[in-house]
Amino acid sequence: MAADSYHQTSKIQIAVDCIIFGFDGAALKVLLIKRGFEPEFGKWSLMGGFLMKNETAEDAANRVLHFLTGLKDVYMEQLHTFSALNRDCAARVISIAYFALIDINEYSEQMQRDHEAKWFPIDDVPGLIFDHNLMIAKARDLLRMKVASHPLGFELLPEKFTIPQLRILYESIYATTLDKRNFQKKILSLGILHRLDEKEKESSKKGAFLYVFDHVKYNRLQSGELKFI
Amino acid sequence: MAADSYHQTSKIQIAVDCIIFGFDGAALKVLLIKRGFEPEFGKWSLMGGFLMKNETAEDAANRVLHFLTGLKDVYMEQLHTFSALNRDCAARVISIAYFALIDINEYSEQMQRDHEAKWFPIDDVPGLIFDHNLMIAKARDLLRMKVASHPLGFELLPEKFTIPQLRILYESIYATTLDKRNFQKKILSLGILHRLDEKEKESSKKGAFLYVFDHVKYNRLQSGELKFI
DNA sequence: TCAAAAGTGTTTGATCTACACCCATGC
DNA sequence: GCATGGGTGTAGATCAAACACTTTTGA
Repeated sequence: MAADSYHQTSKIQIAVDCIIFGFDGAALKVLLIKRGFEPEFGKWSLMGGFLMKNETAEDAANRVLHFLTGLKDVYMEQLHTFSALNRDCAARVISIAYFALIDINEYSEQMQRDHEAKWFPIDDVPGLIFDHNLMIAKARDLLRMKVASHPLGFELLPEKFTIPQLRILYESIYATTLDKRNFQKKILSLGILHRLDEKEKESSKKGAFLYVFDHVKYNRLQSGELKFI
Repeated sequence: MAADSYHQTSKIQIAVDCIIFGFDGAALKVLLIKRGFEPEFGKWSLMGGFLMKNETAEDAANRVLHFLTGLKDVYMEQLHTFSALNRDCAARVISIAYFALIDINEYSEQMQRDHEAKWFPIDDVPGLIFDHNLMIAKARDLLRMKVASHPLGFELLPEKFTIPQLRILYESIYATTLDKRNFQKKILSLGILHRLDEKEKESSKKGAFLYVFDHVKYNRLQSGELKFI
């Protein structure tokens, strides 16, 4: 840092934007809102907000996420900081983008109405304001990279889930199909799932066993890196 | 974003910091400077600077890097944005950190003296100002992740390099040892190196063949992801 | 002639892929 | 009793890991 610039005010504003992913059992989705103020009133947008003087960017992202979803303690990770000169047409604003993974079932209809929010399939996102489409593309890439080796997929599912649900989630994230025998074998061989004595019977007559992610076993591994796919 | 805050001035300053990696043939190193102004005068630090109104963060990072090293067109990538409330003891400053890979031979002695800069082995970095040690740790993790599947290692070597040099580089980055037969087999099987009819004879009597990275062949692969290690 | 680093192949075990049938149940 | 999705095993191919000797040449 050059000493002479230390006390200058940058006059550049700082925002955070949240890419919120959810999974409805069939497709990976992102939560978007219809923007309620100028500029770009009425257009679809990511949820965001300005960084306040007394909060970190993580705090701000959590504040925004909580405001939109009512949820706390959500899995969230910094994605990238976007600083193109004209990315926001109204002012010079840089945006620190975060991506979050939530269980779509915990996001209420009420919240959806309150904020004019809507879930869009990741492959069918409309044209968004500013560089928000770019943010989503980047978030999807990072999500793909992370779920291949970290236990994040579970964040998008209910606490109890079935192996077929998990497989369809991975298929949605990677836009591919996976062999169900090989998938089940590999996932179970990681030794981080615990099978319950309950079955989920919504999607089939036979019913599929429910599993929970076993944090204790996962932490014992301490390699941090696994191969989910 | 909340409409009412759109026109407020954040009064938070924005800086960039550069984690500059180099490789001297034996160890992975980072370039640090002795800070020439308050606060924290005389302490070791990463090179940084404030973001100017009319430049992107990438521009600023390149400006800082060019100022310190005289180099342009350097491999550089955004690492993370650090926004802890008291990370800079003098003011509220958030820092967008970048990591850069340079060929250590292109960094002149003269530049080193001009800026009171010094290369430190990655495992022997002194206590730095603010959160700069954290930045370096995070940069090393990202470097490890990236070089496993992307052709970045070459950025740290001269244009012409030998396979043993490349292997020692990977050994330094991962703090491990690699079997030279397996390494050579794997690297050459990627099909992205071109062997020259020259040998490098500094480090052995027999001499080792020089190779260059073949961008054309690499781009033809278009998978983007390889397995270097 | 010897010291120092370069170069090279094979065997073994592990992992990945492809693939098809029976099971349990609600209708 | 039949349609629907759940659950399971094996064989072949590919990939990763371990491992030791010969070559070159400057000193």
